[in-house]
Amino acid sequence: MQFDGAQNGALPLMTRACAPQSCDQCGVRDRAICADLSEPDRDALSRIGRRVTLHAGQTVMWEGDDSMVVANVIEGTLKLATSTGDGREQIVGVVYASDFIGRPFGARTPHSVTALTDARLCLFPRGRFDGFARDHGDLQHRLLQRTLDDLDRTRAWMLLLGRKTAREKVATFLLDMARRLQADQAGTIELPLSRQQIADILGTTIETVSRQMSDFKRRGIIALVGRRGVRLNDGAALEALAEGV
Amino acid sequence: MQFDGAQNGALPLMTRACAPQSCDQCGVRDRAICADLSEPDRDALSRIGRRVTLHAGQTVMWEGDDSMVVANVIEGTLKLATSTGDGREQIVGVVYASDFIGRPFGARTPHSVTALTDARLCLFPRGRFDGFARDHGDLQHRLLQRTLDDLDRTRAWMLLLGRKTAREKVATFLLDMARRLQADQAGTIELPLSRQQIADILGTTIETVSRQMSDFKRRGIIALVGRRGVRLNDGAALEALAEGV
DNA sequence: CCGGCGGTTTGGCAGAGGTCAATGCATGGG
DNA sequence: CCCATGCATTGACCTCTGCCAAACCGCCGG
Repeated sequence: MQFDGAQNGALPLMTRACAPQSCDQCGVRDRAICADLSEPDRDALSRIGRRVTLHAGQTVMWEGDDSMVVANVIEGTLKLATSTGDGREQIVGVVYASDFIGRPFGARTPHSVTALTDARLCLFPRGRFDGFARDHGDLQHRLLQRTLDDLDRTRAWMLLLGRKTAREKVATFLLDMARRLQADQAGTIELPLSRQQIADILGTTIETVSRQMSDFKRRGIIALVGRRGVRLNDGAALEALAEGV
Repeated sequence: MQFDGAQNGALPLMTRACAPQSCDQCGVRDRAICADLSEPDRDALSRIGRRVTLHAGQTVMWEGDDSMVVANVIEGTLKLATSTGDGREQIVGVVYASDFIGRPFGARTPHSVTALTDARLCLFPRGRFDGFARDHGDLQHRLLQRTLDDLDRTRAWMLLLGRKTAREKVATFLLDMARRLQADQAGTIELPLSRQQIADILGTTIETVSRQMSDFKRRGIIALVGRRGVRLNDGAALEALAEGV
């Protein structure tokens, strides 16, 4: 229901395929995997891909689908998720601007990819991207680096899912978001996730997330502003809670 | 305590550095990442590394250590694990013959690596391995493939950790092991893991694992033979339980 | 062959957290 | 500007599973 946009999710590929823009004014050109390609190589890669805009809630790829496309995230936040047969969902990753999404060199997309905010992608047909990557060792190296980092992060998250208490989970989550997101002048961060999605990341329920946050608020460790705003008043206390006091 | 061997674990590098053997009789030569190197390239890589034997319980790398070595697993089974500050452990991966371990292209080892059975490794100093990999696109490609597969598997496991019940976890685990391990003529598999380690994989406790297995046994779905043997009598029933009935 | 050790199983119990349900309250559309 | 919708919060309850403790029993060494 919060993913109504997914109804017509098959369409994002056509949503808005802009005329191939040059990479010159691309906001992630020096952080994405294409960052250290030579000028002509980057142009070549650019011609393979196209820019696409997504609205919050739209799904770009579904779990188990043939892997048809891969992409760089130019702007926005997206979630990677898998589900059990009976609909329980686990978010297995959250990606931000300059991250890479999709499954290169493989037949199947192992998880769905859904926009949490409006987003812009630089989308490549997988086959052509694979071919390009094979011919460009530096691109492949960059991709390897990124995949190794993802794997490290994912494994660290397994410790949270398997061994941490609800309190530790929520505290860890808040610290993680604070690290990634830029706080405004009042020190408030705007979570790109609903309570349900936070629960889906932490392997718990919406009520438990809410209760823990209310508890932190009661203790003065955080302040909740509006539905998605959070201000961390006492980072050290949160760190302590994240480690199990 | 089950990892007594880890006490002198700093030594495995010296444990038994055999004279550089040729790769000719290597049992994993056509499955490891070096599989599709040319003859001279493989020889060159071989000269960088050395064969090392490990005893069950010995730890090769510790979480947070400088990443000094990487290795191919020639024989045996090892676990990758992380822990919280207060000692709760989560196993984040189990590796088998032909798998690759260690953290190339990165300064820190993100998790410990410990032998579950006696094992043999083909060990490389990380710096020299990194250099070699950079110069050999096919090796790097193979490593990328493997890392992408690992990431897919790891993310699938997150669903288990975050969203599955104890029953589903144990059933899933047994099916997973049955898929990987070769059953003997009686249809029995020998788990390379203690109950504690199984619990550390599933994010639960030894008692819960034991109770679930006893329950499966009572229902005739599996048979327990000795301490680590399991025979799957009714795979379909297990599949059903793994999916939440 | 026997005894002891260490892993495993089983039991009892308590509590963290899931489930169901009702209320509260941002937020956006009219 | 105000109301309606849907997310978030809070409460009550109950169950799953963690924790503590005791009994059990493979397996190895003597």
